[in-house]
Amino acid sequence: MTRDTGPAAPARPLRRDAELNRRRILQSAREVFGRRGLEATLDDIAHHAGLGVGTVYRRFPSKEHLVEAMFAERMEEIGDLAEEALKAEDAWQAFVDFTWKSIELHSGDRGLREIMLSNKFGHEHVAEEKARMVPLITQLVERAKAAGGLRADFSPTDIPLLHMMVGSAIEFTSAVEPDLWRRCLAMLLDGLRAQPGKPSQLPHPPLGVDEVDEAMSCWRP
Amino acid sequence: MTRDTGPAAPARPLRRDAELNRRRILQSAREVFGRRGLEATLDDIAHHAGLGVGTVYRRFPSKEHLVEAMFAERMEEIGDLAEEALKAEDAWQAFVDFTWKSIELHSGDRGLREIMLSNKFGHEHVAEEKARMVPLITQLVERAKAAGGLRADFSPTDIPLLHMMVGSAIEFTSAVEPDLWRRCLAMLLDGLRAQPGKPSQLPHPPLGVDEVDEAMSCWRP
DNA sequence: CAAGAACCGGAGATGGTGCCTCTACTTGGT
DNA sequence: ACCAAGTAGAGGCACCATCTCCGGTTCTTG
Repeated sequence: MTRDTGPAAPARPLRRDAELNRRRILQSAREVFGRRGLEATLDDIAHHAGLGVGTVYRRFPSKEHLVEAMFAERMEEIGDLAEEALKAEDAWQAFVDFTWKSIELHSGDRGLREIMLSNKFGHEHVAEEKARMVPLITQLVERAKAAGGLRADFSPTDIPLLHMMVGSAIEFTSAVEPDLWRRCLAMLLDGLRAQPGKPSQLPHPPLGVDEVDEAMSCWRP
Repeated sequence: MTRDTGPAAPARPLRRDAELNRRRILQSAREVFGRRGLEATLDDIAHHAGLGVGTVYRRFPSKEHLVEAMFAERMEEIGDLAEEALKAEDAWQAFVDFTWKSIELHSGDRGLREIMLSNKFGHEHVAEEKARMVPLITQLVERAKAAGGLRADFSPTDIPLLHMMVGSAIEFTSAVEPDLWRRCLAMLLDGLRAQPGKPSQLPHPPLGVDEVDEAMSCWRP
């Protein structure tokens, strides 16, 4: 992966140590934004990478730029997921799989969730990627409805809501039982079927009362 | 409603104007916390009441105290709702009604949502009220399961999750379509039935694509 | 109708936070 | 061995929320 400093600017490559640190920063940003969300400080990210803040600012002009650089690729992953899902045969199963996989991607990355559901962060690239996903998701939903799997009154615009809802469950329980969202999503999906049979088996046991309490203590609005 | 300044402190009543302002503050707090959540400033509340900050601090020693005073009664309302629901005949219907009503109460009041799901705000009274609700909700859930309406793998501890999820939908869309949460909750409830029939009719039309965009622009993580 | 206690207003003290800059020092590359 | 490139991290700056303080106002009581 060669670095480009702008359009048609093949400037001299970074010094070896600089390039190494650049990667360290990206990696650290991934971890810290993932765990603490976009509110994390560049200071935090720098220290978590074992570097000084100055080093980060030398490489990325601002927090915005770092965020943009970080999440471009992850957003692409989700778009690709949708594209792939459109090729599957069983339309309902494709919808379900896409939902599970895309939320799986979110689940470990609070920053990604925030960037997906708010317009206040990324700029060009992020917006583009979001735009690309709209028709894909629309198709996915319409196909699943046409096939009789997905309830007819579901709308593609319900997808962000669904992500929002499961996202909040992730946030609420992440400190206590990071996989509990699977339980929530399973129930939600049961409610989306056009011809529901028996309730599906839940992939995760419920919280205990003490865990609820702990979750409430960790969670901040 | 006579004011008490502490345990066994029948001190002289407030001056008339002071008492009036005290009410103004409470009312203003209700509105501002409701709209902006507990992060709202006491300055905001004071100005929205047409008063100076000093006046507020004269009456309530700290923000915490004001919050506690504000939400005690509202929490009680929810507890009462559960108590009432336990008297109903049809256990599943009682569960459904309780859920709709309690979230209805939440829906217009962001502060209430935050206080219910986080332990970081209220103190004694709020905690008591929460504790009172645990057995009530447990009964409500167990009854609905025993009656064969609610899926058997549902747990009372899923209730806060449910509130969390719908709460996030409320927050996400409140600026755009404040009643959209009804749509979400309806789908969720469809997923909670032990013997689902056809999907229920959704009580609210979906968002438009432009509305999704607007919601994303207003929402902040 | 005074007199004085109770009350009001809101500027600003205090403490905290995050973004980013600046410079003396270190390191890699030739 | 030299110096351009890179680094560390203290601190500047701007912002924000809580709460205090006191000169001025308003209510109540004798």
